[in-house]
Amino acid sequence: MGIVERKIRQKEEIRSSILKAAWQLVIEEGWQALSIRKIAEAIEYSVPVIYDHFANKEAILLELTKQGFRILNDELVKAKKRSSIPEKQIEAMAYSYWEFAFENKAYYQVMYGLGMPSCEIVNQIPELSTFSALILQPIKDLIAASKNTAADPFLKLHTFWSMLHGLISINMMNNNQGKEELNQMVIHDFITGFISGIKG
Amino acid sequence: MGIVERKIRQKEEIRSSILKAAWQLVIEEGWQALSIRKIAEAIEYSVPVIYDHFANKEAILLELTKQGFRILNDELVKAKKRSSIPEKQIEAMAYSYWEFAFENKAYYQVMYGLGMPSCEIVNQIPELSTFSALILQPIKDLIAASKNTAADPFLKLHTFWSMLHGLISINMMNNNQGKEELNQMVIHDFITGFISGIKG
DNA sequence: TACTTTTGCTAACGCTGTTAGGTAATATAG
DNA sequence: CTATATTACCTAACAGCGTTAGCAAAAGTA
Repeated sequence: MGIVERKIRQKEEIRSSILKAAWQLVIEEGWQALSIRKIAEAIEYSVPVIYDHFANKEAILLELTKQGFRILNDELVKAKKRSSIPEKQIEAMAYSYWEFAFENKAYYQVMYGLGMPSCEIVNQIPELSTFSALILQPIKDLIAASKNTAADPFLKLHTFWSMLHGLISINMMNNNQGKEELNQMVIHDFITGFISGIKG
Repeated sequence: MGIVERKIRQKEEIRSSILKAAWQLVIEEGWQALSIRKIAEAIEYSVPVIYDHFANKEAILLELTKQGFRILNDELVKAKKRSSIPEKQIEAMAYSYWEFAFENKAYYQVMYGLGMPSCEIVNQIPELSTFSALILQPIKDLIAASKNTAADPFLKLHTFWSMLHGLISINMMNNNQGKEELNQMVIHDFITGFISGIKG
């Protein structure tokens, strides 16, 4: 009697249709706009059915996040295979990671919870340019005194700020508890690397 | 007749009390839990009053974001003043930025929209450790072949991932349009810096 | 055929951002 | 000092959200 098998199969089908619909909505309107009711309408079931398959909305997002990491992982594996030289592998994986992020923006944003109130909020903050200038000057000075005086200070500023932000946000995600000495090393590693990168 | 002045002053007072209450709530419960109704209750006014001072909820968050950047800016200015040597300035500002982020977590999270569904979501993703191992191996290889064989591969992995994430998220925030060549330079800059940082 | 389990629904609870419309207090003009 | 205009403020609602209780119908089992 394949009845239970069929039932399991049907349940599985609903589950995957929920994920599919959710993903469609995320792509179309961003994960901010994702709602249980919209998913229910898309799969042509009533709302409570969704709760037979997922504990809550977060569980759905979590599943999409996992999907994203699996895809990313596959990409990285592919990239790594292209060479057996460690530095080439690292390089290829970095590019691959980068490409994944921009070719699968929706995934990356779900994975890291990016894109809050509105991403363009940044452009409404004049204070931002103020402190850009603040960091820009010493970078220019450093470039002027370096071996490569043709280096682009704006690029360096952008890199500086971005990397620092990355270090902080990953640390905040992991809710770093009692890892003070690790943090000290991380940021020290970053600063010395950045400065020596300019000096050439 | 200082009547209009008094009225302006009173309006200003309500406005700042809104921001104050909002900030209090953000600190206590995180910006996810911030709601117009809670603010209204806190300032002991009805809900629509808030809309006399701010166009919408986002405008309130934006104001808090601006506050955050102003405070951060002041910190950076202070840090910069401690030296006149460019690299010392950059170093001091990096540390200052880092400290600001962790001493003012709430601000930093509002500023960059951090902390989505739940920050601990990351710990529920086994896929994460899979691809950690993926990147870890070539890093270990590279360290083994470098001048500093005592370097911590986990630290390097952490740094690698964090920086890359920072570059990507800042780029996504700025909604990078037609800046392909800039992106190419940014990531190239990062990779070469990272690898040469390990090689020593 | 009678009973049990599964399946799916309606309707509600308590939130959310936002706004329409009305009332009461205040300020201005005659 | 009264009448008018303005401002300040509130109640109540709309439309949406995540989540769940409780019930009806269908499907499977005996």
